[in-house]
Amino acid sequence: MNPKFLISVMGATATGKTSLAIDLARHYNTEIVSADSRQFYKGMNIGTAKASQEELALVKHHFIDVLDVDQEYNAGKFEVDALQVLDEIFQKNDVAVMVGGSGLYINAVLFGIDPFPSINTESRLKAMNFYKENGLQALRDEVRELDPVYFLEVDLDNPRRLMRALEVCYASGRAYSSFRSQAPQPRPFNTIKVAYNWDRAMLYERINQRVDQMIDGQLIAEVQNFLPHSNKKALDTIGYKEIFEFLDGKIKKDEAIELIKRNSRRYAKRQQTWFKKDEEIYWINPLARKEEIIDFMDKKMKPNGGI
RNA sequence: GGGAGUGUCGCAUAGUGGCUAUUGCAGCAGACUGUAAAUCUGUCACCUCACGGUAACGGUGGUUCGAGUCCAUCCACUCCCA
Repeated sequence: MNPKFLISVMGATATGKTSLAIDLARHYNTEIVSADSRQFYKGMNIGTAKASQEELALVKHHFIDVLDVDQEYNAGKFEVDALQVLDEIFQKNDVAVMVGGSGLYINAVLFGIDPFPSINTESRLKAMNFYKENGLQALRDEVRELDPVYFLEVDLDNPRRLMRALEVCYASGRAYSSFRSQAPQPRPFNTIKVAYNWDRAMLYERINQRVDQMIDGQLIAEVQNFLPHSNKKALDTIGYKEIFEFLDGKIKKDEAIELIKRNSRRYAKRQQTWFKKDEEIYWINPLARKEEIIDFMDKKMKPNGGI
């Protein structure tokens, strides 16, 4: 049996991932696994810069439009689901393409994420209410009490992390840290990671332009459809939350647009921080031709791995 | 020509004469194993890896033990009256 390769197209928002992934998938006559935590959702199209209907028709995409906005999902489920899909793709093809900018979700597929117990609503609410009623310091104390090990590692300023630990403790009756091994899981495929290395200023310019295009492309109408769901987690998303504010009359349209640009830039910055750490990523020139990139891939997939 | 006002780190802003000059934005750097487009942190005059040091509130003088803050004057800009 031939070795299997997963080409993972990563990088910040607006770097051109979608188009590159499609070209690669077409060339290898394979399918795409999307690792984008917002493109899972039906109807979130313009604001997430989802591939167009025409593009989606060119290549089979997985994990696009698979959830309604009131459905919850997480990186752990994604690991399981994505591995299964990859397994199916590798039954008929030696190459698969994954594309996305959600670092945690990508890592879940590539390295695995430790199995945690599922959290019942009660435990989640208990953790949330504990923070709401007692404040940050008490939240820290509670974590120190229930999981002294994690207390030493966790970001004590980040209520989200603290609440997460607590809900696991509450739901399982065990320390959150006892579930963490952080050991990379073996995968039945090789991974080639690539990302475009845009100059920061140029990337920001692309982001600004793309936001303007989204507005022209009826983003506001799209967001309007979700008004009844504005409190859902899926809609706590750049491009949506700002438009909700505008539709609520809290800010002007121009302000909303500027905020979307600003928040997208910040988001891109965070993504870059995340991906910068990954020393296995091949950073490719944004001006490189697709044929050159495919050449590069072919070499990497040869038995000697491009040596 | 007369009168009024403003001038604080890229932009915007705070600053009863008293010690380390606010805060926001932009920028930069970072954390992050189930909300991740989320959440959180640092930095942001100059020198230094750091401890720390040196400056600085348009310019210059002055009052004062002490001035971003008071006074004088000059410069720049804004507004009003001519």
